[in-house]
Amino acid sequence: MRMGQGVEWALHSCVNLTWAGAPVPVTRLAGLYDLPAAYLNKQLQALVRAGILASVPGPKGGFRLGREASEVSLLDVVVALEGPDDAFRCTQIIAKGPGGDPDIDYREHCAVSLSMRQAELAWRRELAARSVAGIARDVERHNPAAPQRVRAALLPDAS
Amino acid sequence: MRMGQGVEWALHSCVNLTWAGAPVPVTRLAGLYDLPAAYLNKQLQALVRAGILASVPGPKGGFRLGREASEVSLLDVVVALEGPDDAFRCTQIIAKGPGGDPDIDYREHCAVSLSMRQAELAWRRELAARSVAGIARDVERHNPAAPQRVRAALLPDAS
DNA sequence: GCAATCGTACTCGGATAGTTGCTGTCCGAGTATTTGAGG
DNA sequence: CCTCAAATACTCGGACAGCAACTATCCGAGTACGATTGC
Repeated sequence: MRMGQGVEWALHSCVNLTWAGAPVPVTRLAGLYDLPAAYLNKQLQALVRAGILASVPGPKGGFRLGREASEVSLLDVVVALEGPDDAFRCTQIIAKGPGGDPDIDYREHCAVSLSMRQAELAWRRELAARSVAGIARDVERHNPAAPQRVRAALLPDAS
Repeated sequence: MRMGQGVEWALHSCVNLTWAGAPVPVTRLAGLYDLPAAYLNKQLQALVRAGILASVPGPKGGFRLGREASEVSLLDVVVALEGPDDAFRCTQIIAKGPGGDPDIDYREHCAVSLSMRQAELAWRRELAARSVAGIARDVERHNPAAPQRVRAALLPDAS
């Protein structure tokens, strides 16, 4: 059960975009960490479709946050990239077992499914409680120079 | 981010083995839900390696629980089949960014990694709190006839 | 000098190959049972 | 009738293909800027 690599890239990019405050081309974002630019672009496209980011075409264009960083939770990013489905997929196999009723929705009645769902719910609750703005604050607290350093790397031609 | 199908099969099989109380061949276990027997066998092998199940070769053989059902948590089963690694893999990309130090272990200092790890920890905590015996109890409470029905299907030649 | 227009360079966006891991299947090693012969 | 041994049938165990998803890459559509030309 592995999560896509793009989630890590997207989260760091969102934090960096929070500090940038202006559209940044994907080439610049990828250059920060030596990432494949085209593939990072693919991930950010999914975030645009989810409304987390907004894209600006043409020169001086790039990606910027689509809404306030405090309104973007980690869960939003994960769902945008990994999809809304739970990791545990209940295929309702007990419907074919002894005493199984094909008309019952076992995703809501099977004890195994309920327990797995409850665990994932706890996971989602933790992710929903943390926002990109909160992550940025934590980094600033431990490393106050980070925002300025990132801005200098993302916007080298800023007067 | 999908969890392997084998987890669902393994959990139901563990509950059924709790009720059986005797070694059951994988053919019988798979027949309950019309599952591919050879593939289910592959999953149960992993549970044997983890000590969750024990295998008995030869006629009258099969799989049985390796320890008390109350001592088998859902987390044990998931870890045995999906591996011990976290779903979110921190590749420490910020070590290559501005202000990054290659000598620092960012899995323990990066704010993104810490938040993701905390969420997974909540997930693991929920899974560790529920045992196979607890699942079996829940099913019995809602459907008291289930254990007898399963025993009849798994041990048809019991005198 | 000013304005309109054409060209250019830069951006995102989706369509296209390569690789890893999950899914499914098969045959071989090992053991308890059973069956037969011999004492 | 009892004992022993060999054959047998049934089990798990690991090794072998098929497929879907993640990873990585490329080229085309669209836009803003800037230079150029005409007024």
